[in-house]
Amino acid sequence: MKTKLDPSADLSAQIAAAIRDAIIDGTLPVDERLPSEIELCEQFDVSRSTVREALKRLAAQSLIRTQRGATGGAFVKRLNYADAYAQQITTSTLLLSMNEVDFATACEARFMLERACAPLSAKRRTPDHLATMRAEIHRQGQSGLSDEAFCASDVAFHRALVDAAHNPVLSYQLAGAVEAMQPLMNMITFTARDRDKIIRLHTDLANAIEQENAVEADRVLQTLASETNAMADTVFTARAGR
Amino acid sequence: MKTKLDPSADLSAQIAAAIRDAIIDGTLPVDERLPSEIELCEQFDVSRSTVREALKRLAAQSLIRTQRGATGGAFVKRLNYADAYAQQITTSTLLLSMNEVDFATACEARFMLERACAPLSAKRRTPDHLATMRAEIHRQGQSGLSDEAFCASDVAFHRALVDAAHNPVLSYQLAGAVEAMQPLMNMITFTARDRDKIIRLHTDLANAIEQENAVEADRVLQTLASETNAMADTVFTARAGR
DNA sequence: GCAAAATTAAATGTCAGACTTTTGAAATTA
DNA sequence: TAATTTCAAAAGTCTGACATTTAATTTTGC
Repeated sequence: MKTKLDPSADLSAQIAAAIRDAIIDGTLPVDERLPSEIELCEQFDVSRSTVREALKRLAAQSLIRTQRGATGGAFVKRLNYADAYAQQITTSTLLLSMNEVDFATACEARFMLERACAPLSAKRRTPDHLATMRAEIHRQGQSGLSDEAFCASDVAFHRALVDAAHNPVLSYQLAGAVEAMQPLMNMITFTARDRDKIIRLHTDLANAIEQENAVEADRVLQTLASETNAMADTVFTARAGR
Repeated sequence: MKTKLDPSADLSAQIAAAIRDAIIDGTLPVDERLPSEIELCEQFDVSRSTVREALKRLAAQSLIRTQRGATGGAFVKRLNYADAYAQQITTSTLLLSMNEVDFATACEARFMLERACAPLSAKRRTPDHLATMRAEIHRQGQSGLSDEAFCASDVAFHRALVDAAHNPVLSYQLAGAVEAMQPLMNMITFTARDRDKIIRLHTDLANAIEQENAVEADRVLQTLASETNAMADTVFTARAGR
């Protein structure tokens, strides 16, 4: 069965698109073996290089995995959360850094999403998630902590908050929003006073979650959002003034 | 400057990773031209096919674009929202369909995120977004509409709601959540009574947004969430019973 | 007959080289 | 000066070869 391609456009992209569509609509189920490279050459009437370029495109999107050897080939890959996270974070990070998304917009999106998560986290949090949150709060209070380390701990704290909702789809969606903010946050130098304020709010938040108090958690997150914006404002206007 | 690779692992993946890292950390800025394929061959000490496979991987992630001709080459691409949307939707769709995420989990994530958006939409909605929402509601009421078309209109309605928040980062994040639900929604056959109920709730929601009433919008979204779950439950238990 | 070892075959991974097409720039010409 | 032609650089494609990996098959040794 020969499949026709538009010879004037990128062949490997067309082949990749055809296979991708088949995967998305379920024609090619998980773990199904694709035809061998040689068979694909014949099916699309192109050379092996072109087929291979198409397969590499699919591999880059974690849609297939390949095995060498006698029974090897390209197989439809079950997309796992780890791969999906990684892709989301790359995309979100680049979207923010390349498009000059201003800090306020990114910050707003992030905290609105977290506020969506908080009621569920308050209801479903386990001792494990609370322990992680407390541990990160403790780390944030250590003296001599670099700004990068402080931001990284901040991300870990918020991820624990999100994961406490026990909804993997929510966790996946928010991973991008929270992690992608990190490079922007890293541009801020936090004063000791700023850190104290954040740590206090984190403590309030952890307490609210522990007490299953969704209303209080929402209030704290709102405060945290406006405080973060204020700190960023101070830093950025100071820099613009120089 | 020769860059060393691990010869035992996938060469094109390593080259792609090296270039991707340079793009993410800003070493290669937007619109910068990468070395030509031949130059990359020399830099990494591999053949042209291998370099090309690496470049196709990057192209699949919308990290580069290529131009033919005398002044052509591979250029770092500014990631735009459209490309980011498309990737997000593909990833989210596969994540849901391949991992047997149950309807309730996906539904919960989607409506929690929408509820996060609604207060902003109520505050910032323009006549344009309201018109789109009304138009989709009208379409949903037409007789003879297929289930697929009804679902597609549902997606369009909710996207208008999200876009009304005027936060492109939020829109991007939610595009995946809303669109990825569509295949799951398509598994449901809506009765005429179900459709009526949904249309009434959509109307309530549009009214609440028009009146800038965030509290009412949130109430309607909660109702819509539980109604959707109930409908899915009915359908799925009926099927399991057969 | 059975287990270990060698062989084979099928598949992906890599390389080298040729040719095609596109496209901007440079050289030429009217 | 403007239009045309030529040229060169770069990506796109094709062909054929060889390397490597891996599982199945066959052979060998006991």
